[in-house]
Formats: sequence, structure tokens, C-alpha cells
Amino acid sequence: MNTILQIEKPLFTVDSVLFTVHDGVLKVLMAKRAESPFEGYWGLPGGFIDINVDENTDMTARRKLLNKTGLVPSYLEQLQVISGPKRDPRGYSVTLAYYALVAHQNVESKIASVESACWLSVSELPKLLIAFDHRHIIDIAQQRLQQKTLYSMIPVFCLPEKFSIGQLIKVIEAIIEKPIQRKSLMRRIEASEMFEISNEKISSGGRLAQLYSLKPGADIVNFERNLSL
Amino acid sequence: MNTILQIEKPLFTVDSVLFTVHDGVLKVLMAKRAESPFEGYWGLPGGFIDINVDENTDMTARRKLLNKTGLVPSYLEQLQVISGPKRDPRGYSVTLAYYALVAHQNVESKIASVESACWLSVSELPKLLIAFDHRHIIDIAQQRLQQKTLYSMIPVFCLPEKFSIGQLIKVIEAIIEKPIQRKSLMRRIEASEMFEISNEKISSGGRLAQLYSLKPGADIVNFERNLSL
DNA sequence: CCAATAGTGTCTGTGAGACAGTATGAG
DNA sequence: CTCATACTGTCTCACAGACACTATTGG
Repeated sequence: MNTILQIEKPLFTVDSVLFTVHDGVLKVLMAKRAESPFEGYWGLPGGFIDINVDENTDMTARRKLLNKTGLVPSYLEQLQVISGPKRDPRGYSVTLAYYALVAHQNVESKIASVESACWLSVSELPKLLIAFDHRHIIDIAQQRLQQKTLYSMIPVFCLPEKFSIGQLIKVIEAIIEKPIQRKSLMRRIEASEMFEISNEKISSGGRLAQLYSLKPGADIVNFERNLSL
Repeated sequence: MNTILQIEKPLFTVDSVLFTVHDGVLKVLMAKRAESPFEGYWGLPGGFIDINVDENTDMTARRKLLNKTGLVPSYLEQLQVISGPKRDPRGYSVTLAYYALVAHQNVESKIASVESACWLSVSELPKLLIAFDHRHIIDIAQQRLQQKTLYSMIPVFCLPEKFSIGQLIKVIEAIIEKPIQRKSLMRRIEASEMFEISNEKISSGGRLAQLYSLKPGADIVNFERNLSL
């Protein structure tokens, strides 16, 4: 091609913070590291981009999630790039962090390269050994998720295709760690026009709950006000 | 260290979209490329990270802005990573784009490596030759700036230290391309508690305007509602 | 029947939009 | 004085919060 000084390149990795909510608790998917830096520590699923396979970094994130955990996220968005000379003992490192959401499902670590991938409660992370600065990345991801929950409907991606308002309330409250008004949520569901009323209802210990589902091809509306305070 | 297969790494670059507002027009800083890919096209100021110099990618962005344009931005924030095999003829490329704001000032291209850096009106970009996918990156940056202007005071970073409400209105209107209510803006300035009333006033063809300045150490408040519609 | 959860009606509160009215500078 | 721009007062409107009320299920 032409003369470019191939100056030293940093390590470039892609890591994902995959969240779900189960039993009213926010969980994050972590993998126990089987390999050298921070072996035995919990780390975010991620790795190096494969420029022969990955159309872009989104694909790297998805590929690594699938390989390491068998899961395909319902929602995936770039979070932030974290970089510096000291964050990886192997050298100067640049990590593109994603955050992602999925309905809760059991993780069978189908892949040998990882000892075990599993859902950890965000609240129990302080008790665990976390690799690199992944704890910090999770904090940033959690903040972003909380913020976005105040003005959008992304929490629906923590639920299955069809869901009830009651389920959605539980998910939102688990994310923002505050109670919300059912009424406000229903107004938003109505106003957003993102959802359609299913013909099914679900039993939940009282009156049957209407199930909703995302309209096919609907994009995610951002509201002009935040919830709560 | 240990055996890591050094699989092929992508090119990693950092580019910045530096905005300002001058005479009620949103401008972006572009440099005429003196070197090979897209020589003679307009490109965003940016380049490769220097892992021996840059503490992190923010520093890369700042260093490149300073080198290529002599400017130090008042505000700098990550925008997005864009990646893919085709966006740079030299190979698979990953770019971390930043967007930044600064008070308008003339650019003297102090550095020889760039033919000319100058402020281009965003509206005239369609008429010009833009390198790589930089046009697309600018579009994304502009959208983000518009969005953020609706719920924060970042446009003040397009103004000098001390500024009047009237100046700020002009900047905001240039960014979001819609008129706003002076009253709403004043309420926000009051409520945010980010600013202090200077002891100076500025003449502007009518009654003297009160000058404000950012309180030292004040952080940028996000409002819970958006402006306008 | 009761308990539990789903959903409605409606009042209050907050902050943006609109816009008329007042204040104060230059010429 | 007039004109231009700065600032204030105040009404309306949209939408979130609060909460009482009704509806519908299972036991």
C-alpha cells in the first residue's frame, strides 16, 4: 500500500456487560477466567476482535457473548472505551465496553474455554474477585442503564417476548432501585405506541394480567421527561 | 509474559469532531489532508494513539487537536466507535470518535503536517470532499450535540468564560436549529446553580446584558426534561 | 366470602411554552 | 424621544406522582 510507520499498537479488546433481572434482582453475566491474566477471577465476557470474521465491533461483542455464554442479547449498545497503559498486565490496552440486556435464562457454558459463566447479583460483586478494571466498567454500565431506564423502555429487553405490566414494573424497580407508579408506566406504554396488546393474559395471584409485546420493527422511543426523582 | 497468539490487530485511530458556533452558525473544525489516503480531502483532526505518550485516548484526542489546530477544547466527550474492514483503504480500521466544543477563535495551522485547518459551516459540508466516513461521524456528533443541548448546558462551552444569556440563546438556536424561549433558559440557569453572576455587563445594542460564568468546579447538570419538541 | 394483583379516575405539582409588559442602554 | 435588546410576571399545558377506587382472578 504505502509507507506507514507501524508504530506500536495497543491491545484492543471488546467486553460486554450483559444484564438481566431475575427475582427482582439485577444480575450481570460473568465468566470465571480459565486463562492467564487474572486466572480464577471473574471477568466480563469479551476478547479480541477477529478482523477476518467480525464485520464490526458489535459483531465481536455478539460473537464473544455467544461463544462464552451461549446467549444472544436482545439489546446491545456501546458503552465506553477505557484505555491506559496499566489496566492490562500484558501492555497498553484499549477496551471497548458494551452493555446488553436479555431475558433471564440459564447459562450452560457450552464452550470449554471458559470454566463457568453465570449470573451474579450486582449487589454481591464487592465480595468477589473481579479481573482487570471490570468492576469499574460494570459500575459505569449500571449507571447508564439506570439513567436510560428513566427515559426509555429498554427494560423490556430484560423480559421475554410477551410480558405483563407487573413484570415490567419489577424489572424497572430492580434497575433503578426505587418504586415507580404503575400508572406512569402505563401512560408511557400507551404514549410510546411501541407495544401491542397480546391476546393472552397471564395469571399472577390475582386478576389476570394483560400481556404486551413489542411491535415488530418498532424503534425505541425516548421520552422527554425522566421518571421519578 | 505468556503465549498469546498475536492475531492481526486492526488499525486503531482517534478522531475528534470539534464544534463551535460563530455568527449564529454551527461550525466544525476540519483539516485538509496532506497525506496519502484521501489526500486533498477534508478530514477530522485525529490520528494514531501513541502509547508512549498518551495516558489514555482522551489524551490522544487532545494531543491531536493541539498539534493539528492549536486548539484546546473546553469540552470533550467520547462519541462512538466506528469499525469495519472497508472504511480505511489501509485495512480493517477501528476509530474512536470524540466530539468537542470550544469558543470560536481563529485557527492558525501552526503545524506543518497539515496544509490547513479551518472552521467549516456544517451546512456547507455536502458541497465538500470529505475523507473516509467522516461525514457520517460528523452527522452522529451533531445529533448527539443537539440531543444533549435539550437537557444540559453544554452549549456554554461554545462561548468564552463570561457570556450573556443573549449569546447563549444564539448558540443554542444554532445548534438545535429552532428558536427557544429566553425565559426557559433563564429558569434553567437559575435552577442549575452552575453559574455565577459576574460583576460585568456587556453592551449589545440595547439594555446592557448581565454576564455569567461557570462556577469553578461546578459539574454539568442534566435536567429531567427536554426543551422544545 | 377474602386476599391479591390488575387496571382506572382524577387531583396535585413541576417545569416548559407563550407572550405581554417593564427596564435600561445607545443614538 | 425611539429603537433594540434585556429581563419579569403570569397564564397555560403536558405529563409525572400520588392515591383512592373498581375489576377480576384464585382459594
